[in-house]
Amino acid sequence: MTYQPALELAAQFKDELNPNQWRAATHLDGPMLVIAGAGSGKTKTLVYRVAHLIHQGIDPSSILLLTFTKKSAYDMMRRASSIVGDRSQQVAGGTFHSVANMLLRVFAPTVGFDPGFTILDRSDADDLIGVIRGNWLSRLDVRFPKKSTIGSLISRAVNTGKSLESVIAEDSPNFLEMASDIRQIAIEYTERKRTSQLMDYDDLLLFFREALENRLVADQISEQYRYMMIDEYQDTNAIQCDIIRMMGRHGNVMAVGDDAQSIYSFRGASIQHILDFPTHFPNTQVVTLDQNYRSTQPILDLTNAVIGQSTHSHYTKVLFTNQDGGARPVYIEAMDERAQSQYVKTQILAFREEGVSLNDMAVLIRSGYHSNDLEIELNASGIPFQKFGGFKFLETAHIKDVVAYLKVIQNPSDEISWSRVLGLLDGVGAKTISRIISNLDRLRAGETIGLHKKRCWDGLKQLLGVLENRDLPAKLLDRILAHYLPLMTIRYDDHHRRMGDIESLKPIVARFDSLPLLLSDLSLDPPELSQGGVLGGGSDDERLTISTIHSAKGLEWQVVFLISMVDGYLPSMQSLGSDDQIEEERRLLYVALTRAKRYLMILKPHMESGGRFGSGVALTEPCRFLTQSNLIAHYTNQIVLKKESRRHRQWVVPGSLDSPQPSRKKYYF
DNA sequence: CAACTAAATCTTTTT
DNA sequence: GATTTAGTTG
Repeated sequence: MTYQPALELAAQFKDELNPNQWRAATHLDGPMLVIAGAGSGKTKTLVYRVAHLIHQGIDPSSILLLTFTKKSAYDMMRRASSIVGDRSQQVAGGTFHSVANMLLRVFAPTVGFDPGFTILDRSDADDLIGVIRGNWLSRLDVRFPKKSTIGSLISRAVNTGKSLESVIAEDSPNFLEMASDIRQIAIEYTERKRTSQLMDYDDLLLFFREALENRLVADQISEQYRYMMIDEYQDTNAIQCDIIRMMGRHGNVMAVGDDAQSIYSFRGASIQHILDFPTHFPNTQVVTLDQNYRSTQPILDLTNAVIGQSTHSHYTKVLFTNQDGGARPVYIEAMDERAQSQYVKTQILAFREEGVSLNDMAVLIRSGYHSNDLEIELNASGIPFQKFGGFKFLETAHIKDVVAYLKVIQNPSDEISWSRVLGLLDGVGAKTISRIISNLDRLRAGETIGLHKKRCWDGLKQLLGVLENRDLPAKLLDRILAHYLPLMTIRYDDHHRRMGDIESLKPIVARFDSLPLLLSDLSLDPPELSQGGVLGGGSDDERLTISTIHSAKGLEWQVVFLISMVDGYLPSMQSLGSDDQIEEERRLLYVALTRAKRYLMILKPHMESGGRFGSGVALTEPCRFLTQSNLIAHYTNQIVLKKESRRHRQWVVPGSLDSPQPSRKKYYF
């Protein structure tokens, strides 16, 4: 990549950016807040700013880019390097968690941790809580919240800065009488993490903030990162906000966000932080980006109307576009989930025949399981898809098993991984596990601690041999698999399918030559589990995307299907408690709708009482944010699917595709 | 003490 | 449907 002369580059900037984008991209020193509506070229602006800073002679390694996902950090860096060359590779970037991790690997001793600490993902954390909870439960005979519930209560308390008691009161008042027991579990959880050198996701932020309270640490870090940019600022929580303020005392902080897209309050995020930014950083300049480059006007009309009804929007902006024409969004009522899936499948095939790649289509859902029915349908029709959100590759039992061996090698005091690994041996249960863990040193020294005549003895000796070694991750994995694969074959009936996952883990592990790096990368940026049938014949990399709305944030597709838009799914049942939560669900709908570039289809199935909800409540009403002020009638074309139309396969095709469709029998079986 | 079976309960979103 | 608890067997 060749560098362009400064003048030429500036001219190119001015050509490709609108005046407000230009103002933000060429901003140099001092705090700036960019309020960027959906699809307003926010990423492009950030990329150009990076390029501009580097061009002004700023050392790339003094630029820190905090983004919401690692993927978007890479994305921006890649785009910046096409403008300004390889120097942009030196820009530091990542999520709050990954940056905290990176710096804690250096500064952990400041907060009393070993730099080789292990990161607990959510289910590891729950396992640890489960152990502690088990100890408590024997002394209790009341119904007690399960480990994952306790885990989220603790996490919520940490992230919102509220007391555990008040979180319980808001979240699950039915457990209020057990509050002091839960508190005791939380305290023990914190202690156990420290003695075992474990940090959960929250700890990464918490201890990073604590480290920054040390003047010497803060000085070095803010001196290193002279220019900071934070994307998705509306989703920062109080801890992250503190971190920004401590790291950014030089004031060269640019925050980018959209209060209308704040959807992470369950993680302690509050739009108050973006509203307070000008207070935290005096003399902040505010720039608003409100020209939309993504969607057609009919789609924007609907999204503007949806967010316009929000009572909580502060930086009000009505998005507009210069693009003409476009199809209105389509609202489809289906008899049931089955009919919904059928319709989506048929439409996908129709679009594909029109030349739209599966890569340009997405199905968005509020919760992971909302696509269960559709996934079955897609599998049956051989339409390949990739699902984001829901459970992850790393969370499947067999992958967690393998990673646990690696974690034990990295951090021998990680008791959770020890118990996972030991529990895999035949004849080893809870009692034996705790006996082994408390006598590890003696065992390693060659003592038998009275276990030599148990049936697990041989396996245990073999295990210890495997874990002795320090080697390249790839070699370690080979050794581990030699020990683990026989155990896996016995344990899981479907070990053939699981074997495939193990195989796909190998190349990932081979990319790393350092075990600590491998492990923190796996926890902070877990590879997504892709699934779905393979389209017959020359299968390219073409895949439909199914994604939760949360995971779809920041992305866009030509065609978007928003399914299961019944009141109770969105807004979700659990959110109906408070006005604030309901407003967040409205913003969630807004985020979903603004992902669509050209075609937007909203589906509402009729959910009969046969649904998963125990009380037998039928969910029949459309999403309340769409019925309010009759938005459906005003901004969409409506289709009601009748049984007959399904039988005869006479589909009504929206937009430019409304010519009669030929039957597509070849795809049905 | 480990492993299995049966009944009971609650079901969002993510780093 | 998964997770959890109690009760049973080997």
